[in-house]
Amino acid sequence: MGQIALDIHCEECPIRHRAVCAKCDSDELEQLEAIKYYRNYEAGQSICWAGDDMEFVASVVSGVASLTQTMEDGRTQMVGLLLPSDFIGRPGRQQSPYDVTAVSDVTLCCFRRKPFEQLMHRTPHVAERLLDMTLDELDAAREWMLILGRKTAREKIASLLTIIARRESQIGMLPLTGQININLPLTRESMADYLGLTLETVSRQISALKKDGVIHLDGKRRFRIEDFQALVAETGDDTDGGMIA
Amino acid sequence: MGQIALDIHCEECPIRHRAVCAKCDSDELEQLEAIKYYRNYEAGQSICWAGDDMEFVASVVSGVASLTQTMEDGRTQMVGLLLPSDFIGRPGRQQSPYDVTAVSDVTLCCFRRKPFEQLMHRTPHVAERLLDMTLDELDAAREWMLILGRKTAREKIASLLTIIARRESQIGMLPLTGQININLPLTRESMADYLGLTLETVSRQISALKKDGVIHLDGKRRFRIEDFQALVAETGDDTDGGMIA
DNA sequence: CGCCCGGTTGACTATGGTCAATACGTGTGG
DNA sequence: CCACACGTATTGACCATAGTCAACCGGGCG
Repeated sequence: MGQIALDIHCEECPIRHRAVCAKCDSDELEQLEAIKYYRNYEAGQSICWAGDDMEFVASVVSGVASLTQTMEDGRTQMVGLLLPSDFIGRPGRQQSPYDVTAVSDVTLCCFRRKPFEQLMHRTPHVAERLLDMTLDELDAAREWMLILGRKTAREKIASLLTIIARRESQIGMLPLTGQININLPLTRESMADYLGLTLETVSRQISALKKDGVIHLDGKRRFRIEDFQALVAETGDDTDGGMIA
Repeated sequence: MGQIALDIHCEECPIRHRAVCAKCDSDELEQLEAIKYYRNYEAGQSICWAGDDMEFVASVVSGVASLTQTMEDGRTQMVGLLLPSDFIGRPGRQQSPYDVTAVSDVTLCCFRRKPFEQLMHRTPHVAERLLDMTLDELDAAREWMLILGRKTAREKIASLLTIIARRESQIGMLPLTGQININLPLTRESMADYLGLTLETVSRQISALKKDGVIHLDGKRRFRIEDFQALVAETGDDTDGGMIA
């Protein structure tokens, strides 16, 4: 369950400027550096089960993880998709209310909970950044509520793809014009769990969008978008770029 | 749009121990007191439209407000139900991405945004409390994602009622046993907007729950629950009280 | 009195779910 | 090298849940 990796120096960390540590000065960074450690998970591995004690909080350094809730009878809903720089865990609470799973191979930058909480009290920059990130996540969750509550299956698929495309372009500093490639390391079933659909419906709607020329597939988990605006038009959202996330 | 009300002293404020100011000592409270002002809205009034500049952030003192998103074609999704002590607005952002509406008559305790943000930098207790509240809201939003994505219409109605019952019992320090009365100042349409249903389906499912003796109505907006566990059983959630919110 | 708003109920429909058969790709073992 | 199995994805036929459209109810207010 996650062996220790070679240490990366914070200064050259790929998520240095987007993660909880984004606002830290070099002094604060040193304090974080002192208590951090890396952990790796293989695709499919569980990082934490709902109800488990979590002895650490962490940032996703690379890979994709998911937060999911499961009902007694097995229905599951994904409630968060954690991409690099996203934060896992909640200061002040030892148990995770969600299953956290590595969707692809994942590297985490972990901090034991207690030292991290103490450090948060001392260094307002960490708390500030965490508040900002949490507010962003809240916005994302609310955008997702609209998708789950009011969008059609086709709109849901299109929305998922645009959201991932936007996040990938942000991280990689790429433009959202011309041909876009989206790497989506989710199975059809995971997409269904995220979108509140069945995997059959996901498959059908992807086929339909493909038939209509809105998207193209390179393999099963790689999407090619020739015309991003055409995809956005399928989401049901305002076309005029006035987006939240 | 909201006349000034008589001032309440923070010390005797009904939400003193649950709102953003909960962790403040008397010194910090004085600083807040200096920049606060009250504002009233009538049921149905808009507090703020999506995209508007918000010159203030605020705590709900009394009444119920809603956050909603609307799509171009008119489909709307409620993404938050703000009860007393809940916080409106986001420090560091001047525009609200959501419509904020007074569902019942509402009193807000407002702070102009700039002074509040400065105060947040000086008084970590406010920032800490806001982080806690935001994390709670994020949990609530994620619980709602499960409801929207995976629950049946009947389960959705039951879930809404249990959530409101839990919040009302928390605020009023009442037990969740014996006969419970729920005041839900929402129209059928607002419930539908919250639950991702149509108002007809809401009406039908409420009728069905009533016919089955799970709930009783005192008028249209007042529910009486004889057996809370029976209602919880209709939500599809774990029965064993291991709840998140 | 009559209108309007919110709510209920009914008949019909459509979207997406269920169940099942089939395809595809990759790794394993004969 | 091929055969097979397993996990993942696609597609089809049928069905159920919730949406649509419409009629009607009842209370409050001008």
